[in-house]
Amino acid sequence: MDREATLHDVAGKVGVSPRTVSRVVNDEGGYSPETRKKVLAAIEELRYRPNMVARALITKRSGTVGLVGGDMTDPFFPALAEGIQHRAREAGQTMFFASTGSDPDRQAEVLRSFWARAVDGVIVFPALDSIDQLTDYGRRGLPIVVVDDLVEAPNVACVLFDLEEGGRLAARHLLSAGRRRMGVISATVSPPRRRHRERGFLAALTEARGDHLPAVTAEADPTVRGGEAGFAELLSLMPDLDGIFAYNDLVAIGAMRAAAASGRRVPDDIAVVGCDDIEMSTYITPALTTIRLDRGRLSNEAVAALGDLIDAPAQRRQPVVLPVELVARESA
Amino acid sequence: MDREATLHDVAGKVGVSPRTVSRVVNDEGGYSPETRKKVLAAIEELRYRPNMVARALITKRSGTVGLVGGDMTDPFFPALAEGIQHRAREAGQTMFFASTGSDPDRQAEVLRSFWARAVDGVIVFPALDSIDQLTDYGRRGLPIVVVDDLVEAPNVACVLFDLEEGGRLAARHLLSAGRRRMGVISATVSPPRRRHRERGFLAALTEARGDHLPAVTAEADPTVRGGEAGFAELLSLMPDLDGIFAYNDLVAIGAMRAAAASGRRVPDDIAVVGCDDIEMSTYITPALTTIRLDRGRLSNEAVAALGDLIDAPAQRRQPVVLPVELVARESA
DNA sequence: AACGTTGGCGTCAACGTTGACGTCAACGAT
DNA sequence: ATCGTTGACGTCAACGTTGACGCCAACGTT
Repeated sequence: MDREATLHDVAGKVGVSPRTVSRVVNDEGGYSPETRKKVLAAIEELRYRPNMVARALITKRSGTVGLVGGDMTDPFFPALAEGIQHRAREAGQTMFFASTGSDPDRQAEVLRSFWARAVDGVIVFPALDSIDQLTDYGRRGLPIVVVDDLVEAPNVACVLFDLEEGGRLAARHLLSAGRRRMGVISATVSPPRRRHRERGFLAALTEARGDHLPAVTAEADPTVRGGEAGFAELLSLMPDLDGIFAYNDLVAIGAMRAAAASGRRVPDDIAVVGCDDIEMSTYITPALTTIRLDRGRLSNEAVAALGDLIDAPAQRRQPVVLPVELVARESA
Repeated sequence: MDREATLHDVAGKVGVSPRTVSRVVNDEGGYSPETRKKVLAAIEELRYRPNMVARALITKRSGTVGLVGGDMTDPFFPALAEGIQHRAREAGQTMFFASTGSDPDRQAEVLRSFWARAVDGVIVFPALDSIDQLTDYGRRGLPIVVVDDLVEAPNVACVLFDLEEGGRLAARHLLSAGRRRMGVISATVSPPRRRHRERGFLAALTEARGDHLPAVTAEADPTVRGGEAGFAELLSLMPDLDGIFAYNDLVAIGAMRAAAASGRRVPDDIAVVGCDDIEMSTYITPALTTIRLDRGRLSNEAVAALGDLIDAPAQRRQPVVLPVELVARESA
C-alpha cells in the first residue's frame, strides 16, 4: 500500500526531468530513442500510471463522458448504455452514469456533478422541460448530445429516430390488416412537442381515409402496468376498439395483458403494435409486432457526434435522424 | 463561456482569503457569521461551484464510485445498477460505470482506468478468474465490494445471495411436484467454485432420495439462446427429462421455448424453475417459477458495505449473505 | 500586569501534471 | 568564422484546492 509512483519517481530513477518523462508518456517527441527506452523501462518497473486527476486539472480534459438517462430499468436503455460505454471505452474514455427519472431537478443535479468533475461531454436523454437547462450548459461550453429531441444551441448535437415515420408505418400496418377503430397510448413522460410517433400515426390515418377514421388517445406511464391502465382508458372511450399503437413495447405488453384479462384475443379481436423492439417482445405470446429502433446504431451515432463536438466545438451540426422499420410478428 | 468562478474569485469579491472561502464551503468553522453570510452571497452571485478535480487531487477523495458489471444487457443487472447509482447519489457520490463481458483483461483495464481517476471505491461483479486481480487492488488500498463471490483480502467486502439455499428450494419444489428426472443448466461464465445453486440443487436431490435420483448437467451462455442450446444438450443426455433448474431466468425462458418447439408442454411434460426473478418472467407464458433475488436489497447492502469500507478501511468484515425465496408461478 | 486561550483569519506549500519558454550542443550552410 | 536551425532536454509556473501552521487581537485568569 505504498504511494503510487509519479512522474517524479520515474524521472529520478532514469536521471532525467519529469518533463521528459511526461513527453515520453504522451508521445510528444523531443527525446532520444535511448532515453525513451530507459523511461519506458522505469515506468514498467515502477508500475507508473499517469494520474488522470492531475492531468485533468491542467488540461481541462478528464477523459470521461457522462451518460444521463431517464431510467435504466426501461429495457430499451441497457443495450444502449452498453453500446455507448463500449464505444467510449474504445475511444479511451470512461463513462459516468446517472439516471434522472425524467425529473428536471435531478437532471440539473446530475449535470452539476458531471460538470464539476470536468467531464469532456455528456449524452443526455432529456428530462421533461429541461431544454433551457441543456442550452445553458451548452453555452457554458459543455459538449452535449441530446437523444430523441431537437435542441438548437452551441455545443449541442442531436440524434433521434424517425419516430414520425414509425407512427406512419404502424398506422399503415394496422390499416392493411383491416383495423378501423384505433387507439393510441402515449407516455406521460413525453411532452407534446416530442410526440412524433403519435403525430405520424394520426397523420397516416387521416391521409389514408380522410378524417372519418375514429381514433382515441390515452396517457400512461411507459411501463407494463401503465399499458394495462392505458388499455382500460382506451376501452372506456371506444368499447369496440380493434387496433392499438403503444408508446413502447412495455406499454404494448401491458395492453395485451389487459386485453387477455378482459377476454379479448390478440390479434384476432385487437391488434397491438409496440415501439422499440426490446428483446422481451420476441419471447412473449403472442410475439409483439413493433417498430424497431436500432439501438446499436444510436449508440454509435451518439458517441461519434459527441466526439466531433469535443474535437471541434465550433461547427454547427445537423441533427442525425435514424431510420426505423416495422417488424411484423404475431400481435398485429 | 467565461471562465468558471474559483475560490480566488469569490475571495476577491468578499475581501477575504481563498482559504476562508474554502472553510465556508466545507463548513469547517473558523469564521464569523457575517463573513459566512457575505461569502455565501458571493458564491451565489458568481455561481461558484467547487472544482472536484482540484479537490480530488489534494484530498485523494474524488466523490466517485465505480461499478464494474459483466453485461448490462442481462436484465438482472439494470435494476441493480439503478439501485446502486441511486444510493450512491444519496451519499453524494457520482457513479462510474463499465462492463467487462466477464473478461478478466477488460476488467483489469477498467480497474486501471478507475484507479487512475481516483475512485473512492468500486463495486464489482467479478469476471472469470479475476480474484488475484481484486485482492491486488485491495492490497493497494482500493475499497472493493465483491458481489456474488467470496474474496478474503484487505479492503475487500463481499455481498452475496444464498444461492445454495436457492438450489435447495428449487429441488424441493420440483420433487414435491413429482418430478424425478432432473436436469441443470449451468453458465459458462460461472466457474465451478461459484456454482452454489447447482451444489444446493444436487445436494437436496441426494438428501431427499439418496443418490438414486438421476440428474444431468449442461453448460450454456446465460442467455435465452443459451437456454435453448442447454435444453437440447440435456435432452440428448436424458430424453425423458421432466424437470429443469436453470442458471437464470433467461436460460429458463430459452429452455421453455426449446421445449415448446420440441412439442413438449410446460409444465405438464417438463417443469422449469429459473433464478433471478426478472420482470419478464411474470409476462411470459407460462409465467416462470423462479428463485427470487432481491436486487434492491443487494444494492443497499453493497453500497452500505462500500461506505463502511471507505470510512474505516481497517476493519475486517463478514460477508453479507442475503436470503432468497421461491416464487411459484406456472412453469413448475 | 503578565499570561494562556480562543476565534478569526492569512500564508505558504503541496497534490501530479503540462504549457511556455529557455538553454546548450551539434550541425550544415554561407 | 559566423549564423541560423534543430534536437534534446531542463526550469518554472500554473491548474484550484486544502493541510499545516502562523499571527494577532480580544478576552478571561491569576
